[in-house]
Amino acid sequence: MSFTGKVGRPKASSRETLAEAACELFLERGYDATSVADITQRAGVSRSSFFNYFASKSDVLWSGVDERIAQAIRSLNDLHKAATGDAVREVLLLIVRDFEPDPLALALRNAGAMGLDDELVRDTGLRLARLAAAVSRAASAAGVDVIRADILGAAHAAAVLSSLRVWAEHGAGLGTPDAVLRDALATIHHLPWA
Amino acid sequence: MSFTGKVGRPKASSRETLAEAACELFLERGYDATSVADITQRAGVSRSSFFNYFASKSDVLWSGVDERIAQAIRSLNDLHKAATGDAVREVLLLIVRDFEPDPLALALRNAGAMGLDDELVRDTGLRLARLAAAVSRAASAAGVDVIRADILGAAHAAAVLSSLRVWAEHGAGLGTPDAVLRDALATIHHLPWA
DNA sequence: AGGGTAGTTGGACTGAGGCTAACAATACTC
DNA sequence: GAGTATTGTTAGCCTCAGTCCAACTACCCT
Repeated sequence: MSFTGKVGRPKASSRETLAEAACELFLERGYDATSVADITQRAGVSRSSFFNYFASKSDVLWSGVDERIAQAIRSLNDLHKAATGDAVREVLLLIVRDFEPDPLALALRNAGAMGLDDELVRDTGLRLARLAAAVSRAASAAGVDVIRADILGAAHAAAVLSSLRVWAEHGAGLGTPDAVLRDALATIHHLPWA
Repeated sequence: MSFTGKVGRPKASSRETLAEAACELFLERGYDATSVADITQRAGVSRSSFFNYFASKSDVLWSGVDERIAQAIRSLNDLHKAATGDAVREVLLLIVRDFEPDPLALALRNAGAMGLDDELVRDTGLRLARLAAAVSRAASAAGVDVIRADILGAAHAAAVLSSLRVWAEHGAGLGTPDAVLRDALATIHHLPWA
């Protein structure tokens, strides 16, 4: 029987080591000019190992946010019919709570230096679409017409992503990200939903 | 002096030939299982030629829509300050006018058979983000607060993309795409903008 | 006939990402 | 202490998208 709970070879290098190496290089040379091989070389691991930790190169920047979004989507799917707009908004607020030291924040702040502008539009779009689809499903389940549900979904998703971006760009001068988001959601509070 | 207006070697293969070959293969084997080499082989051209006609593999599906979106973004950027929501909505309506026989419509209708679901979320997200950014800029220029402008942008962009999707899925049973979009835009007509 | 122009092509190259079989480091069992 | 199960690491292979370029070819014009 096992008692320690730990079996097998221990990890030799952490996700964080790789993420740090990656962020350094992105800042030094830019995102495109940095290959996965470069990252693993600086981190002192083999290229193969990179994909044990991250699903893709861009995952270095987005994995934190993606986890939160995935959790939110699960919560949204579990929402019962007749879910209110408020219930949805509560779920969304959890995405940005305690966001602080995330690689994505760094990327959003230094998008120019990293040569990330195009990349960020692309990647933000993907998350926007995912989140929008989930909110839209919730709205549909609550009886909202399909297209209206899509619009509702996009508006809510945009509030989330936009809050993160604006907050990251302005440093902590705006307060916490969830305060920013709360403010943003107030704008669409009166949309036909509910 | 030239009189015919045509100089140099004439095109041997049309964009359409390639697009048709691509769509056939996407339907037969799925999008991922179809390589660019497969497409050019069926079309009877070299692989190099593909990239003379399309910027990327997914461009086969999206180039039509992308042109319309690019035009719309140009129009939005040219909008004077104090642009009204109505002016923006007029520009957006042009994106979907006379949409009819587009490879994207085929893709949206047969997303399942093409194994495109993930791909489409990703690609739709990109267009959503692009269009949203442009609308958001217009709103910002008109004095709307940044985050609200983002939400406004996303809502309008979602209306466009969603209309296309819903229209493509339902065949012509819904009328023209711009009728669908007009209806969708009515939902957000009263958003704070304007 | 010869030259300018534009379309076509093969081929070499990079970089992401997938896959796998060998190998290494630990904890557990006897 | 020797063996074993488990998990982490790695080299090495592959495919495919996308870029680049130098040769080549078909056409029009003078």
